Amino acid sequence: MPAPSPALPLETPTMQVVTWNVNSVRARLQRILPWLDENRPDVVCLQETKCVDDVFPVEEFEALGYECALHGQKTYNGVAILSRPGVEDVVCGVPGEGDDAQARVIAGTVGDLRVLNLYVVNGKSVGDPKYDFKLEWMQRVADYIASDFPMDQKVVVVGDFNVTFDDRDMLDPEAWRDKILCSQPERDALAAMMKPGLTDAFREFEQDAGHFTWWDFRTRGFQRGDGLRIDHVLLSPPAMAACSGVRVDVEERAREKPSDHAPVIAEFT
DNA sequence: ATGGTCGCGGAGCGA
Repeated sequence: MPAPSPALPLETPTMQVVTWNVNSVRARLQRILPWLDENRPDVVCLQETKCVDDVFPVEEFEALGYECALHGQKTYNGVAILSRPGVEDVVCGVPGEGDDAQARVIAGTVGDLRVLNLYVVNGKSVGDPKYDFKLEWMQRVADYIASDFPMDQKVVVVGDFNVTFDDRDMLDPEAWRDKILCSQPERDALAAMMKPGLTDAFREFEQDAGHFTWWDFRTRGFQRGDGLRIDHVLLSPPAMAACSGVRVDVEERAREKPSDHAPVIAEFT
């Protein structure tokens, strides 16, 4: 009897979860579709889709095998979860908020992952009324996470948090000291969201400074290597245990007509 | 302290 051919290493089934602030899903469609075709992630959390659900390009994503859970809004905001094979138990917004609330939150279950996709308020500048709204908004989401996302399950909270963790998340810490996206109250609000037991997954794998997810168009930040790490993957203990890596696709940000944010990819075993 | 560039929508706002 011939020797059996050497066994190929068993492909460990993996699952990729992406968070990407696309800065208009319709303006970015010819960037997003090829990227999905190439990277084939299982779950894609989009922020700043900037359109109502009726005009979201659902057919284009379905053609790639994705099911779309949408929470859109005209002109500003808008979030979505694209998933293969599908997403269940979708919850739009923060339960209890008014119908006039900005569309910044959507949750859904894919496989054994409970996913919460956030587009956190920007806040404009420290002391601006929008800044106070940002801190209040983050506290409401912190309460939502504490009450509705059991940390003994695989909870994945992703999105554009519009908050850095520390000096490593920027090129020039002194330029950003106590500024918007970097102030201590914002970081305290981020910590409050994580308090039930979420971990900044990126930092479990990479401790060095200089890894960014957003670069300002206005100052041509990308060309100068000047960005911030404000898009995050926050994981409960069981999700963290299953996570094998987190990376930022900086190459996508370097292409033609990019979003100002790069996709962040988390891989799970 | 301000501006710079995008996207939306068709002027100025938000980021």
